[in-house]
Amino acid sequence: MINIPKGTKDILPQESYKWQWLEERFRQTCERYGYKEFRTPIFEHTELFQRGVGETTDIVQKEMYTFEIAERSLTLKPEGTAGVVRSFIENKLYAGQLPAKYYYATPCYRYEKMQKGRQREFHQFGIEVFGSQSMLADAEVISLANDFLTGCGVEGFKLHINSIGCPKCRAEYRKALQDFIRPNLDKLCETSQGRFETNPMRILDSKDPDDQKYLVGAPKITDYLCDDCRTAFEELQRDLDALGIEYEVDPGIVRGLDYYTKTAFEFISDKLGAQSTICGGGRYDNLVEEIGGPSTAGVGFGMGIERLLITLEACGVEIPQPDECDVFIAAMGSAAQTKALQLGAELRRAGKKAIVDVCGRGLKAQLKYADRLGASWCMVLGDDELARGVVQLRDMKNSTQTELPVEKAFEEIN
RNA sequence: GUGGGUGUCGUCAAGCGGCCAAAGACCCUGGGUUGUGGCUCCAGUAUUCGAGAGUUCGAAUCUCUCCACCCACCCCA
Repeated sequence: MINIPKGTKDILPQESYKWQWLEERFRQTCERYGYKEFRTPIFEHTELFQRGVGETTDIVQKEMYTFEIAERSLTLKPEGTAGVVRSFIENKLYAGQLPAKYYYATPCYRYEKMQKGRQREFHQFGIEVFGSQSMLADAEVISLANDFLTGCGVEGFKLHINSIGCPKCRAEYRKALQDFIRPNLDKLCETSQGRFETNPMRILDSKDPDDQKYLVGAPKITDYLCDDCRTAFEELQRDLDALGIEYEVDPGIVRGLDYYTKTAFEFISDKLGAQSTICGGGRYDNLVEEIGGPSTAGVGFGMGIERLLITLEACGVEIPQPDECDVFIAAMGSAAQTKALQLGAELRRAGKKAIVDVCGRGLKAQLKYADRLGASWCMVLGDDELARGVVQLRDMKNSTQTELPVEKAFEEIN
């Protein structure tokens, strides 16, 4: 027996309707905001992620699905933004009308240890806005995520926002933070020590309780923002207030991806266990340039579809299951079976979901099957009906049955 | 990479050294008038208890090893 690879999940037919429902809602929400769908390959040159996501990140250092083929190193996308940015540059979309607004749904791959809400292959909805430096864009991106989550029926989620500054103020903050930590550096856990030089801000969200003791009173990024970044952050908060979106300023949000600047935000759900982030995003004003395009501002988010599904379930949201069958055609005898095939095709041409027995089972079994399918009507025909050009039309809800000529039966069903 | 938990039919689950060629429920399949569902009745469906080794007269039940899955750390969606 060959099993599914660890960290992946089949989306079975009995649950795929939930995915379709979410995808449809997400598409609708995005299109109402004027966003267009972007589709990029599932793999890219490894270098794109090294540059885009950042060499110091865990993702690049140990989680990528990288493979060599024809002497090129390729990597399955670990997140959605880099590919869109690459294509945006490659197709010179920056030369078109700005801001450019895109959305996507994509699988992502990260070699991680499995956990609730964490898989090696997972799926993200995401959006990106290119070409706006204004916080209005950030507010819109957050608002879109908020609308979508609320519209799906998600409850009890929280929005955390932070500003991690631009390279200018971040450098200053970084220095202040290192100065603060340095006296106790040897007391911190190994990973935190390792991050001291590469990414000291990540030390702040260390889960090690001992570490946290030494981090009390650590300088906050928000106190080190330059004028530009500070007013921007205030502006964002005003916009969110105006939109009636509740949020909490959380200086702890750092984001694991290197490319973020200024705004960083997370939508947190308390229903997910340890993996509480359902949606994470922010601004990345230097990413496009970093990857080789003209300096272009960007904001966006990524949202975990599996996590969203878990949350929805926990919120008791019932995703409507589409009807499987309008009419079931039960037939006995080979002549009637052939006729059933024809009737089925005709009904489908008229837009009905018509299902015909394809097992040649007994009548009882066919009706049982029809019942399970939730058919509202059942057409029964055997040699007798065939000879007379009629059909037994059974109303499955009321258990009533009448004999009608075929055309009359069709009218009745409509 | 590091902890903790679990592993009996398709699913949920009883059993915790002999009466277990493994209860029960659900699902599934077939049947109860040669042609009628949802209710009901009957029948069928694990030579086997994640795998292997050991202890024992005797193991699903005890021991060991391995494997798989889950949860948590880490990280993130």
